[in-house]
Amino acid sequence: MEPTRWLSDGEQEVWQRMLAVLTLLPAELDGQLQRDADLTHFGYGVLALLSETPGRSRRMSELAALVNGSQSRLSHLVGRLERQGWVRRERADDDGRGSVAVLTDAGYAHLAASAPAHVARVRSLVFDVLTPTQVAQLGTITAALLARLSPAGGCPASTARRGNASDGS
Amino acid sequence: MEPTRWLSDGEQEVWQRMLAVLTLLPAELDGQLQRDADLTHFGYGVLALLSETPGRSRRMSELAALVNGSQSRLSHLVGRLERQGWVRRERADDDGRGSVAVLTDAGYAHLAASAPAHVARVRSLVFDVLTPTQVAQLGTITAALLARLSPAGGCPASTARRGNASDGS
DNA sequence: TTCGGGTACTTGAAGCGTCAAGTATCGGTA
DNA sequence: TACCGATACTTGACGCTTCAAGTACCCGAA
Repeated sequence: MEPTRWLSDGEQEVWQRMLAVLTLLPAELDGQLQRDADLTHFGYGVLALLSETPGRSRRMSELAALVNGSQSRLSHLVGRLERQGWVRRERADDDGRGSVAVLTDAGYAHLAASAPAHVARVRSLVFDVLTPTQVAQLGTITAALLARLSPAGGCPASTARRGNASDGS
Repeated sequence: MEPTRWLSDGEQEVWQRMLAVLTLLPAELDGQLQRDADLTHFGYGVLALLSETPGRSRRMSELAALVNGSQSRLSHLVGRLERQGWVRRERADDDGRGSVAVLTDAGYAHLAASAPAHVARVRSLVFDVLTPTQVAQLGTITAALLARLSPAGGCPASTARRGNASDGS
């Protein structure tokens, strides 16, 4: 057993702030979306991802991986989204076990209606308070963290991350 | 209504990675603590904070503010911690409405036993993958984000952030 | 002294996430 | 063809968080 390498005072300080951001930022995003769009941030992410995909549909397992959620979590969520009429489930034709989530027109409309306020919030909470240099640094830092967090490439969305309902496409 | 200022491609990319970190890092921390210490990361934070305080006790409302949680959340949590024998509640003597959470010896022992593995995890997930320069940049960036997120000073813990059970004191 | 509005905390119900099973299908093998 | 271990997803129970009330106490004013 190695002797524990505790955090230095400087590291402690940075870590405390990082923890606060990790707590407050998602809470803010969730709160805004909940109030304005009756949607979790996770739910928003799923709708957004579907909206970017040709056919506006995805296999459940792909979807789960792309938004970093468990299959179970996604299944429950899609169940709720389905009840709200924003998503519909279809059986995969190439694989009888699979399900495909399809974004309905109502779902697309709801997403389109919610996106501006959400993007405005993200801008005001994050990009407006950072200089372009800091944004670039944040990009490098998050890339390094992700490389450790999701060993599978560090870019879980490499398959399809281009444009999204939040970028006006 | 202003026309929506969508995110640029570069901002999108950084934001996607930031979201992934916001999802995966807390999940990792929670998972590790759950397995090794039967504790939420939030619960760990509360025990750690109590352990740093002279008297190992804090008013509920102070505690809630310091860990960025709601009073209700804290009340439920302390209830559970109490049932596990790690914390005890006392009535505040200066204010009949108030409660004070006190870390028990068992609670302190449990925290001390869990800290090394937790710190090791934080180190391996965060500080080991960043250069000292990046850590400094992260410090500046999180400070800027916090200034916007918690208007009340950006340093909610300014009252008492010195040393903690994770720094070996 | 006794209101009355605020503060500090607790409580119960409802929503979301995780975990552990369960069901259905696929694909390789005998 | 009939099996058998994987895979894809779903489901139910349980735990934690939030939200909305509820309780108890404080304090200033009438």
